[in-house]
Amino acid sequence: MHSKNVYITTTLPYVNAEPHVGFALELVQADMYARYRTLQGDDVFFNTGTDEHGLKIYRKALEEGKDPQAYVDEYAAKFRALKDTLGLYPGLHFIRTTDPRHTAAAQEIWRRCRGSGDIYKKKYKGLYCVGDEAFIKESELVDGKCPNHPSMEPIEIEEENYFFRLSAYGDRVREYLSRDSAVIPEWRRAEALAFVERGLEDFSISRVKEKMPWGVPVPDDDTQTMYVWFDALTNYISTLGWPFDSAQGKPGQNLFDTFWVDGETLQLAGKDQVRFQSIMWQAMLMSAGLPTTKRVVYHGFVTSGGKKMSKSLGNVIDPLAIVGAYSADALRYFLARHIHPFEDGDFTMERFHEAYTANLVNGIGNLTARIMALAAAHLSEGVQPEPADFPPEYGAALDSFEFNRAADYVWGRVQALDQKITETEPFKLVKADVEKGRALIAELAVELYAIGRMLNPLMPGTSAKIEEAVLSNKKPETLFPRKE
RNA sequence: AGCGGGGUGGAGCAGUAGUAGCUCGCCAGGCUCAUAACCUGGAGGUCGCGGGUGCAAGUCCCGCCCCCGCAACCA
Repeated sequence: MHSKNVYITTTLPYVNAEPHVGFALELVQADMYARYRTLQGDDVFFNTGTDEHGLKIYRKALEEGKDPQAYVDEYAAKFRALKDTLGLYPGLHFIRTTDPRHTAAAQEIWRRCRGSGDIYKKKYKGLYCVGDEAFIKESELVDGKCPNHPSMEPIEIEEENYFFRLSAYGDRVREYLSRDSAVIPEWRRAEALAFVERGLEDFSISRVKEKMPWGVPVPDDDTQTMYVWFDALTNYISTLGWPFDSAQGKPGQNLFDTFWVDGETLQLAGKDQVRFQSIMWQAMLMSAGLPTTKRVVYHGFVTSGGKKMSKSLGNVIDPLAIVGAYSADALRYFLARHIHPFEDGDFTMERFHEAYTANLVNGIGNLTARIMALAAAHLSEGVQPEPADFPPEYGAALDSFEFNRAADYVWGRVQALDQKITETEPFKLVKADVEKGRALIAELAVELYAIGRMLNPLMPGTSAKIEEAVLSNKKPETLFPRKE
């Protein structure tokens, strides 16, 4: 097996709210895949970070009487903490859109798009709501007023902004979207193509600095700030040190060439991101003369009680609270197996608790305890399992991002092993015939080890505990304590 | 209106055309190594409704019914 370079990134969450379980899903999916590829011997660059510019953040910071930079620093720290909270890949890279190397990269991609003739200045006339300090579309009006500020009269305003010539990229984007695996799952490809067929319109990529100072300055025009989308999308390559030679890579290694140009590139995003990730960002890359993303995987949304989570409904699931009350691996398990990888999935505490008890406490937790109790009592030393490849069925599920199927496979093995213990009765055999009993128990330990290894991408903490228990021949602390 | 998703045993879900499966609950039995756990068997389904294509349809095609999301916080 020859190793490949694999680039994986999530989208960057906008830092105007606490970490959301939906983002936890995206991070965990990306992390499982990153760990899987690492185990396969591939070289993985795994990126996430925070999107920190824009009017919403600027206004919110001012409302709270904070300096915008201090405000985003606070949030960035919270999101960075997810690395430990969720048990993420140790080599995870974290980019902030306020990092100097990022803002420099955003300016450079701007220059390149401009060099290709795809950026131009245009007067934009529209209805503007002073309350929101934003343009509103005709279709958004309620009784001719802004839905957020019904007491204010929208005013017609003219503003000059820069635009990106997306309209010139229809054919090339269509060709891109037709490539194998450009959009995963397959059925979202049609959705992306439908956007293109409807006709791509140029989009505004800057704001007047006076009104929106919290952003990346537009090169060679100090009256304008980049619109947050244009800036944020660049993070996927600024994190690699583009366009500068990487200071963070191995000596002599250019991370951008290694992972973006020569690597397998993979982005994860929510289902509402198709236009941004598979169309706008790809067109920006084309304009800048850079390779497009090989695959973009879109997950569904996490609902709660069948409804979209909202503070007013009070059905918001806080990933930090779950991890605190249960564990990171318990959350990862639920997200992997009980939330569909591509479609909307429902997350309620009842479902979560049920799955925790049935499959973690009574399942893998109990299985580990029963085998390791036997092993510790009857074997003189830990077994040393031969390294083995993942079963094809398991690998195939992960290759296609079907984490639920991968987990189903592992739990099928858990059940089969419980069954085997009942049928072969090692606890009796070891009394009747010590040698045969020991051989059987060793066999069970080897199988437990194989399960532990398969859990590595999904539940790294649990995986390590099981492997350690088998190798050292010790019954571990209770893996999943019973709750309630 | 339009767009997207969904309707599978009591509940929640998976299902990539070829004997309808998983978790929970229920009933009966087994085991005692293990976290009052584990194993076996059983009851319980006209896979929303009606057509169509196929040797074969939960799965593909057409029509219809019902539910959810598409203002904001929010992925």
